[in-house]
Amino acid sequence: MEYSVHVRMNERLFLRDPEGSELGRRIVRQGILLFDEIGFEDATFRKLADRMGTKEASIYRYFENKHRLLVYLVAWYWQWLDFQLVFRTNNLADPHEKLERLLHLLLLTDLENPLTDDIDLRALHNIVICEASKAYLTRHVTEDNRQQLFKPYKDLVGRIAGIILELRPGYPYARSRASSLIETIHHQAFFMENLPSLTDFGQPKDQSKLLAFVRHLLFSSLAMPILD
Amino acid sequence: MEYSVHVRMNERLFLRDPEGSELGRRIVRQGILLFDEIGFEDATFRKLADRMGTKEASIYRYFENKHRLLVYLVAWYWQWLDFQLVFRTNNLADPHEKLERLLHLLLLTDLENPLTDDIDLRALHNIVICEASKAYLTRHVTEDNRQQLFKPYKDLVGRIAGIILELRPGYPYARSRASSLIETIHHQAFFMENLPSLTDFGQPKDQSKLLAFVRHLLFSSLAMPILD
DNA sequence: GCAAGGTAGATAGTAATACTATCAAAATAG
DNA sequence: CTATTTTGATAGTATTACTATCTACCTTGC
Repeated sequence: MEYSVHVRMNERLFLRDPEGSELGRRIVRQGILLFDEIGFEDATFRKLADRMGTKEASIYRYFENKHRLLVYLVAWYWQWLDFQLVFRTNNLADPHEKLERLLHLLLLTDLENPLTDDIDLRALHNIVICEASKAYLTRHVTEDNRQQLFKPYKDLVGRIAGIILELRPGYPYARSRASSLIETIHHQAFFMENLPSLTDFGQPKDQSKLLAFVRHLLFSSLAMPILD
Repeated sequence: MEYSVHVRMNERLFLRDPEGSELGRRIVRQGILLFDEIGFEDATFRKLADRMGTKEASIYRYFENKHRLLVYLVAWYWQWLDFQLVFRTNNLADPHEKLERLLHLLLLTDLENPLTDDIDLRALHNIVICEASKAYLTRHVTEDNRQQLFKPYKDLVGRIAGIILELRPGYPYARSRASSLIETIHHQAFFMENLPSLTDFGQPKDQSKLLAFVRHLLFSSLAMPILD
C-alpha cells in the first residue's frame, strides 16, 4: 500500500501552484538538482529552463524569483521533516527516544526511499545544509516572515521544543535549544565536508562522530540544572 | 598611551593592501557602513564608490570583488576578536573565567571604544551576524580555504578549543564545540532580532537571557561525562 | 465539432550588475 | 624635478533578472 502524503504549501510561496501541473512539478524537481549541482548563487532561471527544455518566462509564471524558489524548497523540506518526525515518534512514550529519532532524521542517516514524490531528498538535504540560511539572511526577512514563509520551520522548532519540554518540564530555552540544535547539525555537517579543521570529524568523514557530538551536546544541556 | 595594534592580513585577501593608503582605508571603513546599512546582497561597488566620492574602478584595484571584500572584513573581525581574547584572558588562570570573558566578547556586550582604528565595531559585528556565513557558503569554499582565507576563523576556533581543553582535558569535541558556540551565538542573536519565535528571547529583546542560554549550553556540555 | 479560456513556447527588450580597458591627471618618491 | 605609482574619468561588454507580447496549443463544456 502506498501513501501519498501531499504537502499543502503556503500560497504566498509561489505565483502558481507548482504541484498543480507537470511543468510546475518539473521546475521543483529539476530546481533541486540544479541548486545541488551548481549552487544557489550560480543558478539562474535561464539555466534551469535550458536544462528542462522550457523557457525562462515559463518559470517566472510559477515563482517570482530564484530566492522564492529556494524558500519554497526549504519550506517543503521542513514540512516533510515535521511529518516524518510525527510519524516516526508516533507511538513512542519516551521523549529521550523521540529526540534520538530526531537526530537521525536531521542527519538523514536511515533514509529508506531517497525519492519521495520524485523529489531527490539527498539533494534537497544538501541544499538545506548549504543554502537554507540564505532563505532568511536577507534584508526582507521581516516582510517574508510577515507572509508566513518561515512557518514550516517555526512549526518544526515548536514541535521539537514540545518534546524537549516533555523530557525536561520547565526548561526555559526550549525553542532556542531546538533551533540551535538544527543549525548546529547543519553547520557541523557543512564544516566536516568543507572546513574540517573547524570540527573534530576529520577525514574519514565520520557521520557517527558528528551524531555522538550533537547527542552529547543536546542531552547534557537538558540534564544539567539551571543555576542563576 | 595609545596602542595601535596593527592587524596584518593575509595578502590573498586583497589585490592591493587597503591599509596601505587613505583610499584603501576608506574602502574598508565605508564598506562596513554600507554592508551594515543596506546588506551584502544589495551593496555594489558602484554604490560604495558613489558614497565615497570615488570610482568603481578604483575599488576594483583593491578587491577582486564584493565577496572578497566581505571575506576581508570578516577575517579582520576574527583577528580582532582573537587578539581581544588573548588580551583579556592574559593573566587569568581559571579556564572557566576565560570562557566567561569569551561569551561577553562574542556578544560584544562591554565594548569600551566602539571605534577601533576608525572601524565601527558595532556595524562590523552586525555584518558578522548577518553576512559572515556567506563568506564560506559558496561553491568556491575549497579554493578559498586553500588560499587560507579562513585562517583567522580557524585560529580563533583553535584558541577557544585550547581553553576548552584546559577546562576539560580529554574532551573529544573541542573544535566542534568552539565553532558551534560561535555560530550558535550569532544565529540566536539574529533570530532574536528577526525571527524571535525561534528563540526564547522575545520582546523585549533580552541580550542577557541569550547570554544565560549559551552559558548554560556551553558549561553543561563541558561538565557532563561522555558515555559511549 | 467548435468556441472560450487558460497554459506554454518563442522572441524581444530593459535596467542593473559585475566587471575590464584605457588614458590622462595628480600625487609621491627618489 | 623627473620617474613611477595611484587615482579619476569615461567607455564598453557580458550576464543577470526580470517584463511584455504574441502565437500555438490544449482542454472542457456544450
